[in-house]
Formats: sequence, C-alpha cells, structure tokens
Amino acid sequence: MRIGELASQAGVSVRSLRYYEEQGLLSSTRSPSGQRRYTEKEIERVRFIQRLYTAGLSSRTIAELLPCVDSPSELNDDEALQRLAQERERINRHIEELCGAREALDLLMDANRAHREQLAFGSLT
Amino acid sequence: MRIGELASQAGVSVRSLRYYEEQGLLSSTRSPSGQRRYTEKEIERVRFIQRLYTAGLSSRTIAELLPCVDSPSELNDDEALQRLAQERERINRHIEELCGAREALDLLMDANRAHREQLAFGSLT
DNA sequence: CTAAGACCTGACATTGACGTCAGAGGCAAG
DNA sequence: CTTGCCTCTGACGTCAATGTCAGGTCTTAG
Repeated sequence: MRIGELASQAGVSVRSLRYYEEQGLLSSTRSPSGQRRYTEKEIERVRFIQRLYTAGLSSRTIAELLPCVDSPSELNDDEALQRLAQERERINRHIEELCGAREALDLLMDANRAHREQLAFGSLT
Repeated sequence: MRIGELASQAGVSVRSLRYYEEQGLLSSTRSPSGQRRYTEKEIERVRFIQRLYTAGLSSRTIAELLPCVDSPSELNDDEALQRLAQERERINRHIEELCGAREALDLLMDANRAHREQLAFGSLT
C-alpha cells in the first residue's frame, strides 16, 4: 500500500509517517520510481507508535524500545528491555500525577457546588 | 516574600513565576522600587498551577478555571465550572490512554521474557 | 495523451512553557 | 562606598512533532 492509504488506515498524517521513517521508527520498501510501499502489518506498528507518542514517549525513546518489538528473539535487547521497564514506571508516575490532579479538580468542584447549595438555602429564608 | 524565595518554596523557576503572572495566573504586589512581593498563600497557588500544568492543561485553560479557586462565592463562574468538569474528563481519558500504553508495554515485556525463558530451556538440552 | 490527484524532497513555520542573556537598578553587609 | 547578590524588562533561543508550501515526478482514469 502507498503512504496515503497507510496514513488513513492508521489515522495519522502523511507527514507524520515520513517523520517516523526519518526517526528510524518505520521502514518502507520503495517502488522503482521511489515511492514508499507498505504492508498491512505496518498499520499496527504505526498505531503502536502513536500510542507511545500519546503516552509521552519521545522519538528517541521509542526507537530504543523497538528492538523488543522487532526482534524479541535477540538477547541483545537487554538494554531495550530495561528501557521498557523504565518507561513503564514513568507512565505509572504520570498516571499518579493525573489522578492527583483529578482529585484536586474534584475537590474544587465540590467546594463550588457546596457554595451553590448554600446560596440556594439562603434564598429560602 | 520576594520572587526568589517563592520560587524555591514552590519548586519552580523565577522565570516561570514571571510567566505565570504574564498569563494572568498569579498576581503580585510591588514594592516601591517595583519588585514583586508575595504572601505565603501564593506558595500553594503556585503548586496548584504546577499540578495543572503537569496534568496537561494550558495556560489559557488554567486561567479559565481560576475563578473557581479565587471566588467560589460568585455564581458567575458557571462557565468555569463547566470547564472544570470538561478538563476532568480530558484527564480521565488521558489516564485511560496511559493505562492502555502501560498494558501494551507489559505485553511486550512478557513476550520478551517468555522468549528468554525459551532460550534458557533450549540451552538445557 | 492529458488532467487530476498522489507522491517525492527540502525547507521553513508553528506552538508553549520555559531557558538564557543583556543591560540596568535595588539592597544589605562590611 | 563598594561589593555581591537579587530583581527588573525585553528579547531571543529551545525542543519536538507536525503543518505547510514550493517545485517537481508518478500514476491512473477518461
């Protein structure tokens, strides 16, 4: 498949796909005229990459993890495996922070609603 | 207190504090010579702002929420209250995404470790 | 064949929360 | 008074993923 179709299948822009390739996250074969060709399985790969991006990983970090995806058979990926655990922890901490922020917003909403209630009662007297 | 002390108490840079003021998130009184002066309670405010930043809110969004913090007494903050709920939902979705990414990494780690086991068994024969 | 619509490379633009630097003034201790 | 540290404003730099544009090639339907 060509780049436009992969883009729409995976839900990203054509520009992004070229960028992923530039960053070493995605590879393509080229048609005789130089156009990129992809197979079906790249769709999942792109979605996976996107998932990591939205989880806050950088291109470089993703590149360091990819050996675990591409060749789980190699044992060279010791470093990659460590990196994997490390990023998992980072995500964990981020989740904690988000839960904290959510709770702070909840408290704020409660306080505001309580005030609203108070005013409502006040108007009854 | 002066800006440097607030910065160290709240754990942010002086630059950030000036930026927050520029964005309308923080206010200060000025000494006759024009230096910013803060009270103790700004420390908590700055920490709260930081928490929202790390939760992915933008300056503009934070500014829209602040009426709920500053004057929960007003009923004008209807819009702010909606915004609050909206951001809470955004954070919720983000948490979901992060959990998904974490799970994906877990699967990947499992697969890699399984392979390692397999190699270990192989070496026993 | 031809026009429309992908595709190519290369390069500059964008956004947001800061970092950093320059040049000037403020303030307390010796 | 001076030395050293803090503060001021204003402006430019940064980083990373992506948008966008230009100028050219490829492909395919009619």
